[in-house]
Amino acid sequence: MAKINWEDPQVRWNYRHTASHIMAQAVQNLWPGTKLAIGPAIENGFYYDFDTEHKFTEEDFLKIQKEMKKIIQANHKLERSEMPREEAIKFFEERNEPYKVELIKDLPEDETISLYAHGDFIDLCAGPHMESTGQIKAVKVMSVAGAYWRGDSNRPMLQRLYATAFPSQEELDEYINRLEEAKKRDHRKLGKELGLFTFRDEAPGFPFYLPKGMVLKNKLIDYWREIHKKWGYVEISTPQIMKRTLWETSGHWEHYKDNMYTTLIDDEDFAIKPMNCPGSILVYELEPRSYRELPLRYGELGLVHRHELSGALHGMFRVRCFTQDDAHILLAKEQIKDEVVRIASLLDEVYTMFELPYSIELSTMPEDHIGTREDWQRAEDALAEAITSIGKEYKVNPGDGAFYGPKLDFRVLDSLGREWQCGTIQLDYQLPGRFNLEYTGSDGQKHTPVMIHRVVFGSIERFLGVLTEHCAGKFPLWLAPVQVKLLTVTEKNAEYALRVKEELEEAGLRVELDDRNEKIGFKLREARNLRDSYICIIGEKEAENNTLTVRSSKLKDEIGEMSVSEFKTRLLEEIDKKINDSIFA
RNA sequence: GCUAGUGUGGCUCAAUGGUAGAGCAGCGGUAUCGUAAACCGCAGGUUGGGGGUUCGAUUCCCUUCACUAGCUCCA
Repeated sequence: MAKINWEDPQVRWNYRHTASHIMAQAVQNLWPGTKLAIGPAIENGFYYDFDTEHKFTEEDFLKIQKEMKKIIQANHKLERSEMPREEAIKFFEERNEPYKVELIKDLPEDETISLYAHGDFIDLCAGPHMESTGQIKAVKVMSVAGAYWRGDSNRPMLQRLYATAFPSQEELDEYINRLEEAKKRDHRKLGKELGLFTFRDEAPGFPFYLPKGMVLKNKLIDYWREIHKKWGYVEISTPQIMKRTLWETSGHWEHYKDNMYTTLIDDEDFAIKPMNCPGSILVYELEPRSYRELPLRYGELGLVHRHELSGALHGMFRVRCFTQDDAHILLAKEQIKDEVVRIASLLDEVYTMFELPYSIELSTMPEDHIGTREDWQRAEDALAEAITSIGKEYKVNPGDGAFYGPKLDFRVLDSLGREWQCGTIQLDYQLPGRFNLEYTGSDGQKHTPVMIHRVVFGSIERFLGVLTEHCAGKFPLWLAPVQVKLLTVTEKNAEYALRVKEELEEAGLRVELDDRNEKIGFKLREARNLRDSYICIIGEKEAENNTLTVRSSKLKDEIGEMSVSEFKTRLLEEIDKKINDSIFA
């Protein structure tokens, strides 16, 4: 038996796919009559969807693992076979596997129907697989959750068992360990521990920013303003609540009503804005526009409210009210390509600065769309070209665009490897038309502009959540709520410490002084747990030499003793350059 | 919203069908101390809310709220 090459993604995929077949068999052995749905390999593991009366609990996991071990030890060969379509349907009907029958019926007529068998287990499967079940070494059932058959919320909900498999117990243990470590940087946990943001039962899905979180938010916004000025945007702010009639014109009332909070003012229907676009449009509409003004870039830090389903809420990643770092750009069709390149460059500049790895997805024309195929094609090409021009790659999501235009999504990972959409660039051919927007071209004729909706952070909330996990609470100095924490060794040093604090604060640094009557080890531990950027020890020696003994939460070792003025200069440089690591590294 | 699970003082956790216990944090003292938790004492909870079963519920049941994982949907 050839040694497996675990580094090869295809091998990992086959390995876990085979493990998923083994799990399916184990479950059917333990709970006969269980119907099988699908069981693919996924990032870091695999799952299988089951339909059974039995409700899986965590106690079942060990039982299933034991049963899987038996199948592994039997070292069955995996054997591929093919079946004509009708025969395959009959075969699975006889075995009482309605989900498999449905899958086969949905396969194209000319598709080869293949099955994989090991021992007395057989499953509809395109493969490929490992050679034998004995090659699977370490398996672990991780969790159980509901999942709709074929991802359709109108269809029955099945039970999905998530599991993983590794070539050795050590690698499995290491993976479990990594998960534990990742959980420690969960932004919900850190948000509370570091005093950044939190939630209360009284307001599900509506975040509270605590004083330190407010520093983060404000600094992020300062940066946003700076960079948008540089890229030619103007900033506006539009009302929180506007008349229902406006939302009817924009189409939101029809398409988005269930997510909108509404209110009554003087017996008239109003809605709290779930999106900022209509506000921008009303600003554009204020006066006749000329081609000379285009592209007109309206930036808006818009606070929006959306009624998200309760089960969808997820810390700062998914909330019911959030600030979008929005912009609506009105421009002529001919300008689309250049403008999209510009936006993609802006996005890349920001993500690169934060060292956030991201992936890009291009969502194309859905079946239900408005506008001509030619317009769509041109728009999709413009988006694709923009990405290529900044040297990035993208994945296509066919038919996944909004009904009014195609879009590019910028996706970032959280600490557990879940993807969250942050930035997005959406082309919109519809809204300007609905509002009869126009501009006068160089030809003296009236034209309808195109609108681009785009966000860079996505939302301040989601971005801060992602950032918190990305840097495990050790924020870049320019964002850090506490840039310097001063710790006195004894009460005798308090006076000097206070002078240092004032000097650093005068330079604009965010400084906290801990002169409590506690041991230095105690105060240091606390400061480190709070991820305060630079922690300075102040004792006799320092007071005498007019120095500080410096450590950084980003570096393991002590940085050493230095003069207050040098420390100050270095920190100001680190802030100015917006670097992510310590300047002393 | 759906499926499953969880809910005990600010935090982390314990306990039991007989009306809750610890550590940390807090407060009051003592120690003035050099790099990840000094010591002593005090105070703090109608066990998420409501209802039911029971002589008795935090424990069992129902319901509701919130959270967690996933599905669906999305910034």
